[in-house]
Amino acid sequence: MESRCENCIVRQFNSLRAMSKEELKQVSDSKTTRTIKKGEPLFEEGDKLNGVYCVRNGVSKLSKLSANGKDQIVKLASKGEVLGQRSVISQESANLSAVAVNDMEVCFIPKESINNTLQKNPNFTLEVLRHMAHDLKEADDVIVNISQKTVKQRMAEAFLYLQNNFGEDADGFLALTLSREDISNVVGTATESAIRIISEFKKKGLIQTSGKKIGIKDERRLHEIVEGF
Amino acid sequence: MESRCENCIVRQFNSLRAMSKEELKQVSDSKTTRTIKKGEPLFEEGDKLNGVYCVRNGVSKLSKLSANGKDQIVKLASKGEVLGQRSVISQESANLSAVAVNDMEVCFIPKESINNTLQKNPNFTLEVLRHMAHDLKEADDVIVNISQKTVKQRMAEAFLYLQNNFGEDADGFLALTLSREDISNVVGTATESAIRIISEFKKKGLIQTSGKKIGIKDERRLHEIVEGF
DNA sequence: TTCCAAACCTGACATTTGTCATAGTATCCC
DNA sequence: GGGATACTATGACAAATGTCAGGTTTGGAA
Repeated sequence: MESRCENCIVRQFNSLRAMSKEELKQVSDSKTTRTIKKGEPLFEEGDKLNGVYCVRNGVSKLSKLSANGKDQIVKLASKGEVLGQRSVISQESANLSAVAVNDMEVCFIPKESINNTLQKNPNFTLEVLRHMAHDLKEADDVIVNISQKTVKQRMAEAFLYLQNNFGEDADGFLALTLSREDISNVVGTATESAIRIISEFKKKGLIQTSGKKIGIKDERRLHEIVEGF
Repeated sequence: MESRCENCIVRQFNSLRAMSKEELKQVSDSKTTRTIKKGEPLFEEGDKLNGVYCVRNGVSKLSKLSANGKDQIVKLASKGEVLGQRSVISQESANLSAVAVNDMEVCFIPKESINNTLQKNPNFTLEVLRHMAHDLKEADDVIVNISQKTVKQRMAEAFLYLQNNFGEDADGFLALTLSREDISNVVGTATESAIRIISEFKKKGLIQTSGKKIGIKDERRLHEIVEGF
């Protein structure tokens, strides 16, 4: 696979596209590529990050451990997304853990390259700002959903979200397969509750399952459930 | 009150402090000052914003209406905070409504001044970025709290938050008085539940009330409740 | 002041959700 | 292939929370 940032298609999706040729060259020279196995962490809550991670392949869950020992997944990040930006910008230790949901390939970019460009290239900074503004909006939406919708509504929403953002495989199953526990951590509920609702949706013909895999059968009725019918 | 941004103390708290003298002069020349009465909106969800609002006095609640007709308050903004930034930056209509919790005095700054500076002054952009990174972290924390803590824990946390961020008056009551409904909308619960928990906390000697006003009597035990004891 | 609307409060009850216990099932490693 | 281990599933129950239905108090306008 191409290993120069200048030619990396992934870059099209993130703020790196606002970098100048020279800046990109510098990033490319200082970056390192890593593979992360399913279940392994990119970084953990509290870690000091010395750079950011640009996702080339695979999916990472960004989660935070709560006092009662349960993880809450705040975001699922895939190809093109840059992780750790927030911590590097505010010069704080990581607020979230990033764990690979499946095998990943990522590029590590040292923070110096980022900080340097942030101070010199307003277009880049603005681009990062736009991304962060988008993340913030999404986070606000999650807050409203999680506090105002029932678990059933949020489960339906989660399936539609996975369909929209990660697509389906040839057999009509969601391309991103999460464990029941991960699903419950996205939705913010007990694993047993998540499983029960999966069973219910299946019984009602809204979804199908095959092992861990889940397929959407009746998109319209799932939408109706989200809206509260 | 001083009406030139250059001399406005409020500016110390927000990203405007990274503006150059000339930029600040331009902002000051184009800004307008408005007073907003308690209960009136600064802007509403879906509005196109032609600029941002810099809070000089008073407090605004940023909230979003959910399908079931209840508001979720996502943030309380007071002196020095800039509202509407996110929408102006992403050039989208407002994602949240901003309503005055008490009488407010705000400065409206046209988006042209902001956008102009964003493109020319990397320090300013970086400063805005830092603020947004902070907001994003807070939002992530809210997500975790709201989904992993009980209503009782979140109520206790809300009181401590109000104490920390808005202080107390001479008689030891929280300086920011919210209606029971607003409290329930911050916490994300039914108004009746909020009221019930207020009664309970009062009975247990954790807080005191006088009309709408709430005073913290036993900070330590409130902290313990937040932690789950 | 007096009245009215809005805000506050409480009880009874239904519903939702979490917890615990237990059993079935897949998966991984040797 | 077999056993250990983790994941999935389901029932029974308890706890938390929301809803509805009424009261009481408060604050502001006439």
